[in-house]
Amino acid sequence: MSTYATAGATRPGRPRVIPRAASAAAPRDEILNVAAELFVNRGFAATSTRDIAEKVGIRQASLYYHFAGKPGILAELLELSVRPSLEKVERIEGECPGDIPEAALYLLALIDVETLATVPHNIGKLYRMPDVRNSEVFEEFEPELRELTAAYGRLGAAVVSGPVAATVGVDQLGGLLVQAVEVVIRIRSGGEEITRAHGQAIAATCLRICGAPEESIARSAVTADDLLLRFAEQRQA
Amino acid sequence: MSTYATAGATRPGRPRVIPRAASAAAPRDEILNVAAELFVNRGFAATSTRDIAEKVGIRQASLYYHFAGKPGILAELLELSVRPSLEKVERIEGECPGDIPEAALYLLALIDVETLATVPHNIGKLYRMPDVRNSEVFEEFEPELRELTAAYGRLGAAVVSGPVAATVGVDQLGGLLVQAVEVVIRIRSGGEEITRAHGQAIAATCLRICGAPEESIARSAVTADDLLLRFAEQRQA
DNA sequence: ATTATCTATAGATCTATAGATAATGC
DNA sequence: ATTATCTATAGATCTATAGATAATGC
Repeated sequence: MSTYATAGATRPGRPRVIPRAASAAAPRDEILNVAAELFVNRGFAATSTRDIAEKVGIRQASLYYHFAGKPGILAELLELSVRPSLEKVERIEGECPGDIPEAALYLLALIDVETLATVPHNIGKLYRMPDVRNSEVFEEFEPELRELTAAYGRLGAAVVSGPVAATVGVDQLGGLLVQAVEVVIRIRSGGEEITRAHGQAIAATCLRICGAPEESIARSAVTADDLLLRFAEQRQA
Repeated sequence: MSTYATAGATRPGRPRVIPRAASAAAPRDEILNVAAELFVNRGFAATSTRDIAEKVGIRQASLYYHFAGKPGILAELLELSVRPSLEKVERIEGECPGDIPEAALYLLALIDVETLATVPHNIGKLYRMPDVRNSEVFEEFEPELRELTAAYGRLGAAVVSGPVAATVGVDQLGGLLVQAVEVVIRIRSGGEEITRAHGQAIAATCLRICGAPEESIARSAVTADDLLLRFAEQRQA
């Protein structure tokens, strides 16, 4: 979204009837940003292309130069909200030593909480909305969502203790863990700021759901912190 | 909804173009039932009056004989989803001896879970949907929702232990407890059946949120079960 | 007479396309 | 020439009202 987008400056094209601020982001990003806010706060179906255009400060028809209508915008927003989580889960599964699944799960939860906490306008809410789930573009993302849940399930299954394994199936487990992590979405929409403490509490909850004993949770918290540093370094490199 | 509504039989009025089943509920209830399902599963804004009418088996215009359009239907559904909880919280606050707030809170959670579990089509979801929250009729229900949260806050505050009181304000507490209880909505929409065990787990969670010690939770569970029986008896009388 | 439906339709959106226009950049 | 906007508008909904009609019930 507000990545270092080709900023305001003067650019080709007919000027807007309401002049754009010199500080404005690239038009595409302006639209995505406004649409994200409206979709989340008013609902997808309840937001018209006119609403979006008005708030951006352009004419309704001008949207279609940048996007294939509301569905096109939604598709991009959904992508923005799943992709980062998916990339991280792949890295964690690939690079974490298999002998410490607790720490891997803890780390994943920690990172995912952070992603959901920083994604613009709490767009993690989108795939909970029924009008979004019924939209055509959603179908494309369902596999990605399933893959995310499946990854949580795999990591969780490696942690799970006897009594838990007896009660909760592997399929269910992924869902439970994702749910636990998505509490951040709720907390955010309550207006609360997400802190490191939130992340740790949620990550710990994930381990408890798998039936991990408390000592193991404490250990994983430390290990995950180490791993987190390594991850951050690799990012910069 | 499907209360023992004046059933099918023959009734005055021009016949429907698609004849109604002899077993059908009263027309008002047929409409409420269909609308509840569509609002919850497709979204409020995404459902048109035509969609509702079609599924009921009447013409779009005929809806207006029974309701003041979509907002009118929504108003009634919101009422149906808050009213029962509100009535119960009043009774519990009025009749529970003030010296056992733990049991009272436990009982409230237990009863509320049951209400949310049995309300038709999981309509507890409605007031989480942004298009519903922005509708005009929602404003009327916001006070009722606040009252419900406030009641949870009062009961919770009577339970709360020192360390929790230091961290979480009374205002927040109500919200936290309501959130905890509303997990049933999520569980239901995951397709899972709600059991007594769910209710007990959630009620216990509420006490833990208040910082109640485990012995007190176990005791409250027993006491609440007694109270529950008394409540059920009074209902029948 | 009353009730519950119907048919028909006006008026208000809302989406999406066609074609014009005003900038920049070469 | 390319880009990003504009204006204008057709066609598709969608809501809500007016007035007709086909039952039952007295």
